Amino acid sequence: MPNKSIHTKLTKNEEDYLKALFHLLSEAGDNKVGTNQLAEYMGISPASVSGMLKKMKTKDLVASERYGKLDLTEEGTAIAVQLIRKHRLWETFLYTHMNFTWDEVHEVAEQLEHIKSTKLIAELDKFLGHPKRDPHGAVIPNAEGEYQLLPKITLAQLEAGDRCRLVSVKDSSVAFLQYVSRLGLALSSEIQIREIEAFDGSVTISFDNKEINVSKKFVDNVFVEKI
Amino acid sequence: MPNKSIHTKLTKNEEDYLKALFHLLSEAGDNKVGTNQLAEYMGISPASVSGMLKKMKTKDLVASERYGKLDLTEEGTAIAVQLIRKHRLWETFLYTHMNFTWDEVHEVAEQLEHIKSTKLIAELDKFLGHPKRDPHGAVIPNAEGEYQLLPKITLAQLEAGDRCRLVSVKDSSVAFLQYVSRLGLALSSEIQIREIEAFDGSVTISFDNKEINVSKKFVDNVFVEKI
DNA sequence: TACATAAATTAGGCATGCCTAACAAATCAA
DNA sequence: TTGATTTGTTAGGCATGCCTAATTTATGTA
Repeated sequence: MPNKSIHTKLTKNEEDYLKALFHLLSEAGDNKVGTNQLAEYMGISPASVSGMLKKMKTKDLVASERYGKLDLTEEGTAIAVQLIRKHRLWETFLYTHMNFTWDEVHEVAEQLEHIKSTKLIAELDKFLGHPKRDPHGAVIPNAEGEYQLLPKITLAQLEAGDRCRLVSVKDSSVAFLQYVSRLGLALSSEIQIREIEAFDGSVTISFDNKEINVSKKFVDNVFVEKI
Repeated sequence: MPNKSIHTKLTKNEEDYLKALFHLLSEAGDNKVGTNQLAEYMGISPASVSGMLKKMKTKDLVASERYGKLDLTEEGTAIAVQLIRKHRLWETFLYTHMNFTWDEVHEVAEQLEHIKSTKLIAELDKFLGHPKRDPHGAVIPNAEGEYQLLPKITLAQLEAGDRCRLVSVKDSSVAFLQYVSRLGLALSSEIQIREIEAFDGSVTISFDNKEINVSKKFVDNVFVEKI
């Protein structure tokens, strides 16, 4: 008999570690993800991370050798993906049925994702019509943990004259999301690149008959698909 | 300026104490509610309760003198009522939109009630159409913490020949709720008292053209209104 | 190669909230 | 009124998960 899933036995904190580590690993590619990095991302001290990871290794959620690069086990990855599924389904619910705005959903979804009920998530998914994307455009993994990787093209990678559609954002901080909203941009917005400033990488874009200039940092954080 | 609400600063455990104490105080009337009783109800040791209550007294949530009867402060009561509101709104949501059954809602609502978001509760309430009763027939307090006390008449207080409607249940344990469902009873079921057995207090009731005999313990746990 | 720096771990503490065991206060009954 | 029983509190421990400080290992550079 295969291992009975231990999904329901994890603490909120253990779940947060899995999510954080999964996120860093996704972004890092083949680069090393280390204790300090994880600590910084979670806003806690490296020593705390060391201690917690030690415990999680004995639970077979995290894999790494002493002083080596961090990694998730298959089990750890699977749980992390389910947490992301839950998070994004809740975000969708808050956005589509609870009148939450783009930038409000994250904080509450962060709490809701820790609710333990397989049935609830299955029903929520059904209720929402099995959505494929959350309000930020991020792909929602299915119940089996399968999900499609987005081609990661940012606004920064386009050239003057290119046209594209906004599909998601890299940074989900409230400050960034509110800025995006204030500009008048939303998911599926059609954008055209007008001009790229060689000096500082800032870009002039146009959409909805407006034309504005945005920073290098901004265009690095917006994922698009060319049209 | 009145005290800024500390609702959002409480831990899950503190909230559970408030709920438990509120529940016992409601049932006790003027009788003393003590440490042992609270401990038993929460399934923990009296010593743990002593320790926790000590802390909660300093936070002005609980009032009582050393070795005296327990009570909630106004603040503590207000928070407890809001927790009950949240619990019952979530139960309603699970029942009406997530296909949960009568006996499944409690456990998950127990988790959901600890989610911190004033906006979410306001929106949920609106989404559900400002329901007055939860799936067990219990009254849902409004956002101001006001709620109507049910006249507490149980099946046991009726006499042979009386007719009534089921409005709620006292005990929300899964075992009891499943038993009620299995009998074919639900909220608003019309029941007539056929016969009361003097020997053991068991009662023969009829509803939906069925006639069954139920125990004293059963009729003590079912709230009804006469019709 | 050897030292300086950066990264990771261990050691020792603290807060929360649980436990058992020991003790103190209150209550009931003879 | 005093002794026995019940109820409540304190004392001392444990697990979780955080912290800072000290130490160990790894790495990069002269």
